[in-house]
Amino acid sequence: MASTLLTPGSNAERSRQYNRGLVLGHIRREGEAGRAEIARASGLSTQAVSNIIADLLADGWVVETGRRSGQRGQPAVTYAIRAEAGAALGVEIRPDAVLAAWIDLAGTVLHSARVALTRARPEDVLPVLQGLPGRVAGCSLIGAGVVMPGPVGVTGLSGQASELPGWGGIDAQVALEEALGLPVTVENDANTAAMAERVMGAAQGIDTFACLYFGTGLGLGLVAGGEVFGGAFGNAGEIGHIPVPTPEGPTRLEDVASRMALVRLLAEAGLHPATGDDLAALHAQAPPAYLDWLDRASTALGHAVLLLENLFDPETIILTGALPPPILDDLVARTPLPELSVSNRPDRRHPRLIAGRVGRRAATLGAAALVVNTALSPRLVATA
Amino acid sequence: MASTLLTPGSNAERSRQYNRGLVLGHIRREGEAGRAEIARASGLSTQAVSNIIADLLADGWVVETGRRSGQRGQPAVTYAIRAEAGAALGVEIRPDAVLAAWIDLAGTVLHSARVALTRARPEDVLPVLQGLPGRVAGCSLIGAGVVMPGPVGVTGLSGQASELPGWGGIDAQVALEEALGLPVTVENDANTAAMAERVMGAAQGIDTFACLYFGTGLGLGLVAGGEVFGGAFGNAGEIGHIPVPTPEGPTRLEDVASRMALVRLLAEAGLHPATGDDLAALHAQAPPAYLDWLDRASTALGHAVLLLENLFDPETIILTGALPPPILDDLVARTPLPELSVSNRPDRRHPRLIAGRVGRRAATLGAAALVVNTALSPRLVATA
DNA sequence: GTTGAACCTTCAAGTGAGTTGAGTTAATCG
DNA sequence: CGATTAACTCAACTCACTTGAAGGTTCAAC
Repeated sequence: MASTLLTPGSNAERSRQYNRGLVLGHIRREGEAGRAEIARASGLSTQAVSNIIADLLADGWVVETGRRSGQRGQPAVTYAIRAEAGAALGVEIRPDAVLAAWIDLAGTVLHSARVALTRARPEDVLPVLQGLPGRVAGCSLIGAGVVMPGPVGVTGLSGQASELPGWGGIDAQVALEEALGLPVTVENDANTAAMAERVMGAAQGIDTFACLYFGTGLGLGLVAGGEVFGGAFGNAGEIGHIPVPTPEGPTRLEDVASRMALVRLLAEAGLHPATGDDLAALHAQAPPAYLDWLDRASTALGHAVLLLENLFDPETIILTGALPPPILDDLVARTPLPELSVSNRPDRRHPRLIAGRVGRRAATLGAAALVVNTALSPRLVATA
Repeated sequence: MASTLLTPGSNAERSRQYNRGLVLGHIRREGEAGRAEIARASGLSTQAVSNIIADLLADGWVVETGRRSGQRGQPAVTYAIRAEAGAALGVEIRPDAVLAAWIDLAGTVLHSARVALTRARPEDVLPVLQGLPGRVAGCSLIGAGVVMPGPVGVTGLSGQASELPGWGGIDAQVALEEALGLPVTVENDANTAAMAERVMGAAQGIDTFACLYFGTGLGLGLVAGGEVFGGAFGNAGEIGHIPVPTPEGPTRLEDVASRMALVRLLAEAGLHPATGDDLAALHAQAPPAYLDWLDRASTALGHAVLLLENLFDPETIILTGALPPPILDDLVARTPLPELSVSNRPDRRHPRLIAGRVGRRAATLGAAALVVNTALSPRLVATA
C-alpha cells in the first residue's frame, strides 16, 4: 500500500534502512561475517556496523555464530542470518488452482498448500488468499510474492489483457495486498523461478544470470545485479515466442523446447505419461520419441543460449521448471554450446549452462524468494 | 582512481551527493522545476531541497529561470541546469585515429577534434590523450568517457584479447585516467551511442530502450532504468553475431544489416561510394543494389526487433550510427514490425522503431554523454 | 616467556544532513 | 478586499555516521 516513489531521496532513516540491507546482504552472501569485515566491504565505519548489528541482534535478524580465530589479533565475532527471523509467502495463481508456499529467510520451505479452483476470477481467488497468511505460526510474514499468468508489470494488470478472466479491469497488486494483508510483489513465473534459483537453488551467489523456465511454454527470467529485470513494461522474457531454425523451417522456440512439445511428440508415438514420475522415467527408458524431442529441444536451446549470451552476457544460464531433474540434466548435457560467443572464455567461474535445483515448484517458491531477496538487499525506499 | 566499492554504505556525505544527483536529475528531466515540486517528487522536505538548491546555485550547477504563476498561492521560483557548469570529454580510440568531442551539460557540442594515427598501441595513443583536456577553456571538465574496440568491461582490458594491439596486458582504465587526468569510464561503441541518444538525441526522457548501432558491424546498446546495461562481464550487446534467417539460409545479422554489407553489395554492382555524402545520395538515386540491401537489411532488422522486444521489452528501439540519416530513415520505414510481440500495444508512448538523431559521431559524443548522465543522476558512490 | 605488532571492539564526543513546525510572503478566488 | 492556497524561510531538533582514543585478544618473533 506504500506509495512508492520512483527514486526516493535519502535521509537518515532511509540511510539506516539501506545500510541494514547492505549488512544483511553481506552476511547472507558470506554465510557468516564479522563486523570489521563488513565495515571494510561497505565503506562504513566499524562503529556504524556495530550499531547496525546491535539493532539486528535486538530485532532477531542475526545471531552470533562464534569467533573466527587463526588470524593474528583479536578474533572477530561472527554473525549469521537468523533464518526464523521472518518468513515469506509465495502464491501462484493458475486457472485451475492456487499454489502457496512459505519459506524462511534461509530459503527453507516451511509449509506448502494447494487449493483447487473451478474458476480463477478475482471473486474466486481472493477469498482463498485471505486464509493463507495465518497458516504458519511462529514466523512473522514480511511479505508475499504472487505469480500470475498474462502480461503483468509496472501498472499491474489494469487495462491489459490477461489469461485469467476477470482480472483485466482491476489493479491486481492492490487487490492482492488487501486480501493478503501483506506487501505484495507481482511477477511472472520465469522471473520468480530465477529468483528461486538465486535464493535457494543453483544461482546462489550469482548476481547476473538468465533462467529458462519450463512452464506451460518456455519463459525467460533475467536477473541483473541481483534484481529481476522486467523490461520497461514488465513483459521482458517472452523467449518462447522467438523463431528458431529447424530442419522443417523456423518455428517458435516453445513449439520445440517445452513440456507441451514433449507431450505432443510422445502422444504421436502412442505414449501418454500421466504423472511427473512417468516423465522422469523417460530418461531411463529412453524411447525414440523422447530422444527425438531431446534432440530438437536441445538444438533449439543451443540457439537460445547463443542469443542470451550475445545479448545479455550472463554469468550463467539455468534451465529450470516443470520438467523432472533427469530431463533437465539430459537437456543440459545435449545442448550444443556455441563456439562463437562472448561467453566462451577460459576464465569462467560457472559452467555456461546448468540445471536448476529448485524443481517443479520453482515459480511458487520463487515468488516467496523474491520477498526474501528484497529483505536482504539494500534499497532506498520511501515509506510514506 | 577512486577505489570503487560495489555497494557502498550510505552516510551523511553520500546521502547529500545522492540527493544532489536526484535534484539535478529531476530538473533535467523536467527542463525546469520549482523547489516544492522537487520535494514532492523526491519525498524530501522542502527545506532539504532548498538547502540543496542553494548549494547548487552557489556552485553554479543551476540557475534561476523565473517564477511559475497562474496557480493559486505564491508562485514557485523555477530552476534549470546551467549548461556551462561542467563539460565532459568523449574519446573514441580507433585503429587509425583518435576522435574527441567536448560537450556541456545540455549536450551541446563545444568542440571536436580528430588525430590521425598510424598505430594505436598504448604508447601511440596515450600521449595524444594527454593534450586533450586543455582544449576547452571556461568549462571545467568533470570526466571523460572512452570508447575502445574489443571486449572491455568490469575488469578493463587486462587479460583479454582486444582488437587494438598492445592493450591486452594493461588496465586500460587506469592508464587512461592517468593520461587524461580525469575520471574515466570505458564502454563499447553501441552503449555510448545509446547514451548519446538519451542525453542529446532521440531517446531524451526514455529510460529503458535498445539501440542498434551501425559501426564496423552492428552493435547493441541497452539502457535500463537510465543506465547502460553491460552484462556480467561488460560484453552484452553482441547482436551482430546472432544468426538470422535469409532466403539463402541463416547468416550473421551484421553480414546483412551493416554498412559493410551495403558497401559490399554496391561494389558487386560496380558502385564505390567514397564519402558519407555518396552514401547519403543513395536514398535519392535508389540504385537496385541499394534497394536490394535495404530489403535484406530491413528484413533482418525486423528479426532483431522481434528478439529485442520479446527479450527486453524496451520502450523503443533506436537505429543509429555511421549511416547517413536518410538511410536510417529508409531502414526504419522498411523494417517490418512483428505483429506477435509484447510491444505491439495500442497504448504506446513512442513508436516501436525510430531513427537516431545524433548522427555519425554518436559513439564519440555518447562517451561524453555517459559522463553527463552520471553527473545528473543520483548514485551512491564511495569517495575513498 | 616476554614483547610487540596486528586486529577487533567499544566509548564518548562531534558533525553533517534531513526533519519539524511556526511564521512570512505572494499569488488567486470569491 | 479578505479568505484561501501555496511556496518559501528560520531555528531548533533528531538521527545516523564518523572520529579518535582506549581496551582486549591473539599470534609471532626474539
